[in-house]
Amino acid sequence: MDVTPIIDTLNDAQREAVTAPQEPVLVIAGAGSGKTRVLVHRIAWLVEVEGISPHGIMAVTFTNKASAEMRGRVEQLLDMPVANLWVGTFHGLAHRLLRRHAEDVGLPKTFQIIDSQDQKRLIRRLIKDSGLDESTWVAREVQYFINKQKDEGRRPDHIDVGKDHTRAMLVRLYRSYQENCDQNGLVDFAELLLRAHELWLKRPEVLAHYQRRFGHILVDEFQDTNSVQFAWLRVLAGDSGVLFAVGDDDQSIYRWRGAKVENMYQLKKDFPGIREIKLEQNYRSTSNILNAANAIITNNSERLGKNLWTEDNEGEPIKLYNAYNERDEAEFVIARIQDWVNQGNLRADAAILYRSNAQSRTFEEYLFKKQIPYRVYGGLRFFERAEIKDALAYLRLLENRADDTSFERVVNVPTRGIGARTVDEIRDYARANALSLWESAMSNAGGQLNARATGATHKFLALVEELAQETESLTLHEQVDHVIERSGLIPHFKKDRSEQGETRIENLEELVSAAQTFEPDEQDELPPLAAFLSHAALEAGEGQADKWEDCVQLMTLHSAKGLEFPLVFMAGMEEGLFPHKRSINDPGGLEEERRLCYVGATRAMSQLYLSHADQRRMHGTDNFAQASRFLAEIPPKYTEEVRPNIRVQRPVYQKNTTHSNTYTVTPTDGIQLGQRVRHGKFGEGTVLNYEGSGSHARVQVNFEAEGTKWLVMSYAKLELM
DNA sequence: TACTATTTAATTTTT
DNA sequence: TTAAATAGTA
Repeated sequence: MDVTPIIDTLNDAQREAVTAPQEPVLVIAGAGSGKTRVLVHRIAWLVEVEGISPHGIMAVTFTNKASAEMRGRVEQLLDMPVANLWVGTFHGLAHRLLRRHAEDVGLPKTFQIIDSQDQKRLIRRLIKDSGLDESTWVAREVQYFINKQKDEGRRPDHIDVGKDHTRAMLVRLYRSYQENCDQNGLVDFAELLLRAHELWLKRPEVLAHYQRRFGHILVDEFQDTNSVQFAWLRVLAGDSGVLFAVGDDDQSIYRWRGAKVENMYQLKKDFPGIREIKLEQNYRSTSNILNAANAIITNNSERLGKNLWTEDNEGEPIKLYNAYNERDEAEFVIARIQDWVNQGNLRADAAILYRSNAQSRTFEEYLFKKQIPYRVYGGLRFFERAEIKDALAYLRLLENRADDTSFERVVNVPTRGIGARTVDEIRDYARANALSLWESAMSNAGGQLNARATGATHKFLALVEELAQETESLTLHEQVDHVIERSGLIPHFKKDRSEQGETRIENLEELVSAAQTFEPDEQDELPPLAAFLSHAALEAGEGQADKWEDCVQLMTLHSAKGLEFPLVFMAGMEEGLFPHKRSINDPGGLEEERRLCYVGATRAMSQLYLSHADQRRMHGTDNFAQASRFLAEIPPKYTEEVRPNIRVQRPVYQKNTTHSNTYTVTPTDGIQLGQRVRHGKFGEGTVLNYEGSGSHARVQVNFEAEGTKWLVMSYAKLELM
């Protein structure tokens, strides 16, 4: 047998991991060290050399994209399709298990998945129904609480609230939320994992079956696993399963979503003999970039410890740009991209990364102005759009009349005279008699509805029943097509002649073609419509379709994880924004921000730009900020200040050693950007900018009464306030 | 009941 | 600035 293609292209550490004996392995894989490659080649090695059937291998990832890529690359390397290999996301695999064993964990066969939007709506409903004050009990926060409990594997009964009344109420809400979901046959994302774990605990024979089957379990991005995911893997692996975990503790950026880096340490405790392999050679970035990233991450205390190195040359220094405001920053970045493109490079090779989505707007504005095609990742995704969710809600009602969430969503969409009053009546009656909204509506809320409401409600009920009959023998895409037309959604949006209305129609039509091209996973063994609905919930799709065009890439630092670009801009490197103000006071949160910075920097292959603005417009008002502390953590030998419009000779970022937590950009005269000052003639104002130092320094001040003026320090006699 | 005006609050978001 | 949720009006 020729194993050359499997191991020939690997370095020593990679080869050690790929060819390791069939025992637990933990691969600590730095950024750009070829971790996906190792996973793919490991699978190929197991199949080709060790003679393991793909049937006995499970590979788990976090994103649909990652699992699609893994399957594709394995099949390419093995040069054959491997349909019986289980590759998927945690949620996808849990879903498959639950479909097969629904009754074992007390779920109806027809259970449906709700996304976090639906979850929030449901929780808001419950808060209202409990008569609680919605400003004290914020749906988003209650949702966060519930998911956190679920991520930790806790049911309401497991939570000890002691004398904490707030907590007791949260648990009560959790309980009623769960009862509601159970009654409606709804499963949220966290619930998928929790039930899959309970399946192992409740059904030893089922567990034994899968333990026998999966002798090898490979896990990608292990640092991002949460408690339930870890427990689920741990139980499945048991004593006989061989776990092959790949992760990087320095790239753990989802702690706030329940991810536990500690799982990497725990793994070493649970499998004392585990083989630990570090991949430390980076194949992506120049040494300047890599050294800078290493220097940043060294400031974190909680690390497994590794040091990435590269054979690549120094490359260009990292460019630092101190912008005046966010518009200046955008202008600068876009000018650099124009240079890049003029040099014959691809736009798609340039990425603008930022901490929060709101930052994309300014960049979009300038890109649009310069007619440069761009693509923003994130934001609303296809299956999350309102009109799509409306259509899906109708389809879900066809599957399950007891789906209250869907019922509420479309009962009056398009408007058909069923107002808030009527829905309230239906809901109250349903709650009092433990009925679904559908059943309650059937009985006219126990006869409490007036004639007009009864008529309107029955029209709706009849409509859904008719849709069910009419679509019974149709193919999936015909069903979808029929439902969006006959439900009144299409006519409803056709009335809206605006651009938005047109997009909505287009999206609904796109839904039909999505149904047409949808290929159900045979292993899921579901009827087409149910499979399509699950697919829609588990894989929300992309935000924008035009992938093929050569576009500048805009995305948050979080969504850049796992990607690489020759040219990278990290914008908004400012205290309060990055690190974000909500993380700054929590040491754990700050370290996570730093890891995020590390992730961002290591996306860059040949050129990295870091920019920050003195002044930034946020939520409609101007704010001043200092340069991010992360900039000061990069040794100056790797960086270079850029000033295309030479204004000032300004000091480079310095770490203030006397007060270890203070970082300054302005050493002169006690003048800080944003400083309030008083002038004899002009009155009070704020310092916007300055140049030079000492008595020659000039400052720009925005006076309340007189507007902005440039003043020479030694003449102006400014009084600090 | 349906539409419009006002108020409120705003990290990150693999599934 | 902006989106979304609520309050107010036809």
